[in-house]
Amino acid sequence: MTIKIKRKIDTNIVIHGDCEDVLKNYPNDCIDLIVTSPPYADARKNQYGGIHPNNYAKWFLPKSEQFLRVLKPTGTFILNIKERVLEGQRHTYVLDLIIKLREQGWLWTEEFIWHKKNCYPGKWPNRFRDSWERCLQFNKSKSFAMYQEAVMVPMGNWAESRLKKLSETDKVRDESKVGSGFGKNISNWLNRKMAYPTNVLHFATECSNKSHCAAFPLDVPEWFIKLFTKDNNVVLDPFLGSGTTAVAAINLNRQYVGIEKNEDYYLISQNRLDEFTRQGKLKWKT
Amino acid sequence: MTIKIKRKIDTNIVIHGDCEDVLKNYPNDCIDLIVTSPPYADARKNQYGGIHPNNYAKWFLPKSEQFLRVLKPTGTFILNIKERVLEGQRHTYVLDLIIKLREQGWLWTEEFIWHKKNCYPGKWPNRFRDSWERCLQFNKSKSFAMYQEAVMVPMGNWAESRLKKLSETDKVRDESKVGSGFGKNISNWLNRKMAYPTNVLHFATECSNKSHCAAFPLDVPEWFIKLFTKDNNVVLDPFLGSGTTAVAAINLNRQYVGIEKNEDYYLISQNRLDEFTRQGKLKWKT
DNA sequence: GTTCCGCATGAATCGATAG
DNA sequence: ACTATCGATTCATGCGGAA
Repeated sequence: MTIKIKRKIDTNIVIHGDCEDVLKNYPNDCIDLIVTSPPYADARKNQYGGIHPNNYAKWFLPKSEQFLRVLKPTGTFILNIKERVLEGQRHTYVLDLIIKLREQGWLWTEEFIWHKKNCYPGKWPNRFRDSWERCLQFNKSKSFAMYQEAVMVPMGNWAESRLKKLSETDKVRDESKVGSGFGKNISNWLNRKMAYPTNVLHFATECSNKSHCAAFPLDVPEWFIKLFTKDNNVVLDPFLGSGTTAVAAINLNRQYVGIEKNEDYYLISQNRLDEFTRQGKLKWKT
Repeated sequence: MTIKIKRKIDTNIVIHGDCEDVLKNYPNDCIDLIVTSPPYADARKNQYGGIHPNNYAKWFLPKSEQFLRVLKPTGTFILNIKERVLEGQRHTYVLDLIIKLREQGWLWTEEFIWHKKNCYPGKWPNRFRDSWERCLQFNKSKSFAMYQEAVMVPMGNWAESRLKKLSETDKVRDESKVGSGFGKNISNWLNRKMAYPTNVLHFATECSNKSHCAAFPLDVPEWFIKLFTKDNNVVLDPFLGSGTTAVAAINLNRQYVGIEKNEDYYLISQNRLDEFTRQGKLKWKT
């Protein structure tokens, strides 16, 4: 079967199929951002056939090859993943995957930490609760789009008092050029109430809705969509799951393309997005 | 030169030398915990000869082979490290090192995240500030010693003091987040007495003292020493630096062995520990 | 004794310029 | 082309002195 490659892709749709196959019919350089939380190794065994950790990179790489092709040169690929414990150890399949993705042509730009403020309870004799996940940032080129202002956070109010009176420190440091001099441009700080965030994200996991307890909460895709796209850009989630990325995209006035292989999840996300549309783009909580 | 291998090792000393050479004269299975923050690749070029990222594992593995030998079967090895940016990318030498340490015989039990609450400032067009480091846990066997109760946080006290000392930044940021904030969790804590921590550690870097500005603050080694050792156990830091691990060990009534190759750092830690002893084991800040 | 406020400084990174 | 140096950017924390 030969499917003609379209120049203009359809957006705001959920596609039922394997992302590798589906994306082969997509043109190059048509996606602004890929945000996804793929099935973790050995997890969701029923739905995805249970990829064994040892085979994870082998399973993933043909798909990421398509991601690399359909992503725009200025685009970004965010991979939310965390290795599990196998026989008392953290498995190295994620590390292996990072190394192989670089060999595939991706730039490994950054590793964000998603700190899960309310992680699952539990107790083990030789291990504490796991309250973080990796959000790996990959790019096609060094000059990718990034809109830092969109994710600024409220700043501590120390700046106000500092600005009341230009401190001697700033002047001295400026003059003496000790180390990495501070206080060069005090004027930049005037009227500033917001600060840039760091590469550690503090989001709580939300599980209020039973039917689709999200793999990641709305906050996570929203944060990355705000940071790496503008209005009307196209966001792809090749492992859509229950549709969280699509909801985040709609909330932020971006276009989405969702792909989901598993029929149950496909139907869930379909329903969720239908319901969402019926409600007229009301803000949706997870 | 042949040095006779002693059965009983000297403790509470700082040794000037390369840890690989020094440890070759140590017997097997004599150390309860190794906590260290080695020189990062390409950092401290003057002191350590500037290990290039590409050669990092090669440089490290002969040393870790000795660590593996001198560590007790129930012991733990904590490696604090973080890769830097090279040509716009995170380098993979740490990932490579983890994989190779496993091949060397170590079990990679856990990866703790040290969230640095006050990270270095700065602004770049394509990157946020780096506010976390890896604390990698390696073991010789699955049945290692772990004293979880030692790092439990009293719920009531913790909540109170946390609330009292809650920084303005935390308040402002948490208030701005509906549902995922601090207030939600407080109610849960009030009903409990003690809580186990997670694998995300929140410590600030302290550098108020100029003369011996520690690579990591006292909090980090203290936390791991409490978690993985008992009174009088032996803690080794093969890259002692300014001596922070030794100070932490003394504070907690553990024995220490510190090794430092660089003469300047060796002298600094010597002075620091001498001064500490003269003061009669008073609690020492950084 | 508290509380408040000013101050120093930190495992940084990027891009331009110079050798 | 490739490396080395330099300037610019910028936020949270704990300490110490002052109120």
